[in-house]
Amino acid sequence: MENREIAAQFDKMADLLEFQGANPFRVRAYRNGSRRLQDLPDSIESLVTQGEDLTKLDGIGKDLAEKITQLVKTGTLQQLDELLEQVPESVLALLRIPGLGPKKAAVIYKELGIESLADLRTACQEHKVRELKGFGAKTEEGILAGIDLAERAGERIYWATADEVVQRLREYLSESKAVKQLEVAGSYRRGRETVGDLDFLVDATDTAAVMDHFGAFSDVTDTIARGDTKMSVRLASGLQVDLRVVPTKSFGAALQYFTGSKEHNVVLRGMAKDRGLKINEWGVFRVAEGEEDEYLAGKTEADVYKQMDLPCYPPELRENRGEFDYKKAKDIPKLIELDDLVGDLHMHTTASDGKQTIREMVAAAQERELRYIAITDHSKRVTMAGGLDSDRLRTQWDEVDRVNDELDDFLVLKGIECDILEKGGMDLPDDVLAEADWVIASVHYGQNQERQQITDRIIGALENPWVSVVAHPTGRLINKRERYAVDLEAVMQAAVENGKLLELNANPARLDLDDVHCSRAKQLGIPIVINSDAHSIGGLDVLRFGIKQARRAGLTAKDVANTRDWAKLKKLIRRG
DNA sequence: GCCGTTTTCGGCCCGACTGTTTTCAGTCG
Repeated sequence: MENREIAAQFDKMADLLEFQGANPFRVRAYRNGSRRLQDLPDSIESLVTQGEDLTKLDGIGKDLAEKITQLVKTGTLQQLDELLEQVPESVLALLRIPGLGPKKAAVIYKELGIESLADLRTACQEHKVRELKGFGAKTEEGILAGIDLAERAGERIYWATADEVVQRLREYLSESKAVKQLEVAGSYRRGRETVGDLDFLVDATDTAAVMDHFGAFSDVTDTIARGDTKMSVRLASGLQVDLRVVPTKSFGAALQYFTGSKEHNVVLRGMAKDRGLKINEWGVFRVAEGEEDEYLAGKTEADVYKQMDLPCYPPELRENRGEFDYKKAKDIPKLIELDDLVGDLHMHTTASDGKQTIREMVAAAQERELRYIAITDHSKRVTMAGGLDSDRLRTQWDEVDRVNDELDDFLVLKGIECDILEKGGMDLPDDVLAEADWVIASVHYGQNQERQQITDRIIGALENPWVSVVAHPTGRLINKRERYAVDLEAVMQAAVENGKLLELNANPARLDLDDVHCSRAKQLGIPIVINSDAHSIGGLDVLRFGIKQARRAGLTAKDVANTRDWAKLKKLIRRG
């Protein structure tokens, strides 16, 4: 059983317990446990099999350890089954309605016997909800409006999509003269692969002017809330955007606070408490009985952390995944930046399903100040994309030779994205692969195979003497397609044993490997290659999304292979 | 449910906003 499957069971436990009005800290313990498992690079199942003591994991105590073991061994969780007898799973859909939390949802379920969004809609239309204690006409209207949102699932959007909105809104807000400082906080700032909503933070004195301006943004369809310091709107796309207005002396504290993550902040504020301090969005304060809190810091984020004798962590690391072990600025790894990349080793041309020629891709890469690229069209198995057979591939490589002859200070590598066949083995013969500079092995077919079968296929590719790297090793498409059932730990071990690399595919829908697994690869010393997988000139611009993910994994330039010149990169790979 | 060189019990981050409340509970981030 995969870590994320066990995590999902814990999340469900948390939802159901919360619905029942259980101790909120007990609920949190399950959520923390879920998160711990999702962030864990090792397979929890193998830890159980090896008889490891799971309670050594932070946030996993005796009880959760037993539940994990039970899930691994039996595939089910007795306590969860019992809870589901008391509360039908379908009511959890009610919790997805904005403004409807566990308490109100429980009342609706108990008093009106409602178990689905459809039931709830009817009840609202019949004005039954407003009759309940603690409810009113406004609440009922809000719920009705929220049902549509809940049915649309409220899916998190790609970071890249959020970034487009951020750029436009940032520019728009900057037009207001009342705005002195402007930042975007939240999961966007931490560079998470998906973003649920946007948190804009403004330093201004004339709050009303900023809020009026914000509300007049052309994409705004609804104002959800507006108070003295906080305003929330919904855009036509359904995306919620929050705006906080704070004074200069609180800007850093608010930025720290709203950047999160929640888990990071819980730890930080716990530390403050131990010191008799309090951290909130207004600053760091000394708390004294019977006296007014004394403001200590808050102008910049660095000031806030300095009060705790901590360095100012890069936002990408603020997930409570070990960043607090870095006590000094010099302890923090120097995270990779876009400028560190000097090559891109995965892209397509008109020879298969790309939109541009080799020369056009070269020109575009040069504009982006890269020093080399690999042309890696599909192999013949990918018929729909016009994949190349041996003859066409060799013809393309002749073309690459001619292009290279025309170039100074730029190198085009002879590459191929060669399919790993369903039955195992590579789509092109070894003698052809041996002639390539760079061979990507990829799974495109048979993605639904059983764990053992697909794992064996990928390991087989890593054992091929001419393969350089495995691309998008899990095959997931964020919000669209689950990853293969592949045993990634086994794949990584095979990469180590065979001296191969793994890809971090920078396409915003892929970002594959993800941050947790990139971090694991780093632990194992497997160099990561950040590639665009571009199918057009514009496709080269996705590299920055890969960089975000790499930073979240704590990768430095050294951990990423294509920060090196080709001559040095080549030495990282065992071929032949 | 987790955690602990002050604790094995009693804590567990903190504040804004809304609606239905006459003083606060629920929700959200």
